[in-house]
Amino acid sequence: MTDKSPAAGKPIRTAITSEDGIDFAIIELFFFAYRDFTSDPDQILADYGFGRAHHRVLHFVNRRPGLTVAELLDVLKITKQSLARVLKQLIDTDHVVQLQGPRDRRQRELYPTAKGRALALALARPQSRRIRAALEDSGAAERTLVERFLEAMVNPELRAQIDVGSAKMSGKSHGEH
Amino acid sequence: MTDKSPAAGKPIRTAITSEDGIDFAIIELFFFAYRDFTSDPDQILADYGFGRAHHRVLHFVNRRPGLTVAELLDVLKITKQSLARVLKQLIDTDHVVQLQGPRDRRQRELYPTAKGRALALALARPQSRRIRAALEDSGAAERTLVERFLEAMVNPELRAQIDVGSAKMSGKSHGEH
DNA sequence: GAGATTATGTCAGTACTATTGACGTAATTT
DNA sequence: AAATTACGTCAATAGTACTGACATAATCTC
Repeated sequence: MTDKSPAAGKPIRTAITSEDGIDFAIIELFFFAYRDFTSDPDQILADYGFGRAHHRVLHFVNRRPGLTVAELLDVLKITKQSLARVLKQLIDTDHVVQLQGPRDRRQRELYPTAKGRALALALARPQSRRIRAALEDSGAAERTLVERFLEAMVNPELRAQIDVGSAKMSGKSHGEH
Repeated sequence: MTDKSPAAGKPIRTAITSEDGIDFAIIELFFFAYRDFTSDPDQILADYGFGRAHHRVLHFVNRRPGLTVAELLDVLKITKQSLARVLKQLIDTDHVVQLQGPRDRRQRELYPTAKGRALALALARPQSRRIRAALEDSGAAERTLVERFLEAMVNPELRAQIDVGSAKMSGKSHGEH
């Protein structure tokens, strides 16, 4: 078991380096940072029997109250079937409510309840604390730089989803009624 | 179905804001950035019938040739059982080989083969390209700042895992220490 | 050398998140 | 009337993860 199989390749004993122009340092840091970034809310979610999927839904329903199921699918980049169970659980536990769309009654607009808003905040709190701590070491200018870097990491054609920056989710309000 | 259940809470129609001191902007950017960051290699992995777990194993075996199974488990923060299938597949497909540990013959040192090295590079290439593009917009100083920010996002007690790699990595990035 | 510990491997069962495909219903559009 | 859209649901499957239990071989300890 330990030894190589008949036609196995020879072991390479030297570590991969940046020689090929690959930025392994940041690739790896990104992995570690995200791993720990998500571990905070994971702890809380476990108490509710929820997972990361619930968190994402809850987050966006709070960020964009009134978004439709289709819009949510588009933001999360998952399928309807994947969303179904998660959304149903959030509705059953009274974290999210559905309202019939005003102009198109086929649509279901999703809104957080007070309970859902509170949970979203509780989940975001440790993440925000971690971010603040990470930014604190450096100057205030870094905040803007980090924001810009992260935004530049997103596929250009998908940046529209991020109404970010102003923290005012104005772009999505369905005009006047 | 559309209407609220008997005792359902009222919908909150206002978007959650940073009023509570929560940094939703970066929280959300981090989610989007990581989603797209991992989507590049996912495409390639699909051709091999591999998933993200294979990528992570392959990455660290290439970064730290000769690490043991236990060390790998510690870095990935997963269980032995989760690693088993993934590692076996990588060995069966001749991307990774195991060698008996020289000082402790119970240990299995993991090394990439030429094939495994090539795949690791192929997977890292689009990610590195994305990072370079994201950094290019700004000054050269940003690279260090982004590195520092991401490192600060990692749990302090786990930062030792990173330094191993980045020490070998950077020709000049960690000037001050 | 006997016994405990360690490193690894494996089996069984389960959970969560995700997928594709198919079908149904109600509402809107053409 | 027919097609399309928005949503819901069912069935089947996959990938990744978990806990717990058990086996084996090697090393360490007494």
